[in-house]
Amino acid sequence: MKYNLIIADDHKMFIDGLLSILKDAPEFSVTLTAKNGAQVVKYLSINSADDIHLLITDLTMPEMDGIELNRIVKEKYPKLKTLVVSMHIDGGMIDKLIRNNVDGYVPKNAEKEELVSAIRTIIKGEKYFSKEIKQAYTDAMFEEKKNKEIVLTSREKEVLKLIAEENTTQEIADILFLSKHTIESYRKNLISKLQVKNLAGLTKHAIKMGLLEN
Amino acid sequence: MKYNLIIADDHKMFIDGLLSILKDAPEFSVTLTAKNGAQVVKYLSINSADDIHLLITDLTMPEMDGIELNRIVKEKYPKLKTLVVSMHIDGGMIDKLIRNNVDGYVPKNAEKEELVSAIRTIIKGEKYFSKEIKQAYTDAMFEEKKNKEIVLTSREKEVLKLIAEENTTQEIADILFLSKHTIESYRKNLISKLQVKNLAGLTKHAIKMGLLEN
DNA sequence: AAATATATCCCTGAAAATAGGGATTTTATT
DNA sequence: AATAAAATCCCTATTTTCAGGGATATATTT
Repeated sequence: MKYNLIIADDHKMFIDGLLSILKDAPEFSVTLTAKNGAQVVKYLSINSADDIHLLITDLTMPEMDGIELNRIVKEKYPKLKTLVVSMHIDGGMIDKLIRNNVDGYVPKNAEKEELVSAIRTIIKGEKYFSKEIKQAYTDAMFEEKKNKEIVLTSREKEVLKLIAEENTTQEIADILFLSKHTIESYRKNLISKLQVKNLAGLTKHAIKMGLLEN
Repeated sequence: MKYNLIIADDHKMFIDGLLSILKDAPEFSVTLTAKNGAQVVKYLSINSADDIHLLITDLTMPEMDGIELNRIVKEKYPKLKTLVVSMHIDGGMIDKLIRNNVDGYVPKNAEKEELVSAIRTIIKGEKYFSKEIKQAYTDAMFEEKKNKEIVLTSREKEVLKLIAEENTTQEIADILFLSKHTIESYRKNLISKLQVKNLAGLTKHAIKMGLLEN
């Protein structure tokens, strides 16, 4: 019995590496290598997804990243197993992946034996998460409880963005056609919600939340 | 004639990939694989560097990164060739590497043929830079001219860091045992040097310059 | 229907930041 | 020794931010 794999990673060299690692495990055959999620989705929409046993994907890719790819794949083809292999270990991302029913997650600095073992485990129908991943996940969950959950409304985010873009309260009021008192209130709320002391803290949060272009 | 290589990369899987790519090129033999620059430096200090023909290194590694590794290696063993293989293409980094006489730079998403060809070229004594790298480098040089060269003194950086850490002028004065007028002057100078409008702009620069922990 | 969240607006007073002028002393650099 | 750069300090006036109190209307959720 041969198992068919798809590999998605924008780093050719990594794919090459993976291919040669898999050469030593003859029960696996790589059906497709793709450099972003979109290519995989396209392939699966044309060909039969039932023939594929496992999708191995990176997280950071252009066009469509691993989070999105996993979400789409698991929605359209729930039986297809997915394994994330990434160098970025981020609790929040792990959480998103798990919510979307990912089957495994191995960091790129894992030994090749671990990778092959992860693939076998997942194809058997079990989940596989490296201990670094488990650690990062529980750490992140702890952090989250500690930081409660700071959720900003879309209006708040809009104002925060403009604040971080060096506009004064009056300027923001003019941009959004609101009273400057309103912006003052937002400012105040943001400072207390985000638990910062001043504009510098707000700016840092805006960056961390990816509100700014640059 | 066998050529001896050292590979430094903190991602095991990448090293594995590289090793299998190099299996097809029998004139190369990998003497050492290391997961950070410090291990390479240690090896070279104990063993004869003359036996090694090329060091292939990643840029982002714990303990000692590729920039620093290249600098040290080129200083101590000028004859030893160095090739950077990284997924981050950053004009500033390329500049630093070139200033320290790096012999080549190939992005991780290059084809394996290009990598092997780069290695051969460098061992012959020539330099090899991928076209993406050349592009990024010239782009960065253009940017630099456009952005003049904003150089901050160490004191300015120190103050900027404290500003971005949400301290008020008076608080910074107390921390550094300076008059608040002094800090006011620094603030003013920083705003004009960095061409920003307020604290938000200063904070963003502090982050971009890597002045903050977080 | 009631409770909660969101978005909007208002006021005061104090603290801090910004813009505009300066100046002096110490430390490199030529 | 002269010049330049860096680090320090001072002053005034204006603008902006921050902290502290509010209020009201409209959605949304329970």
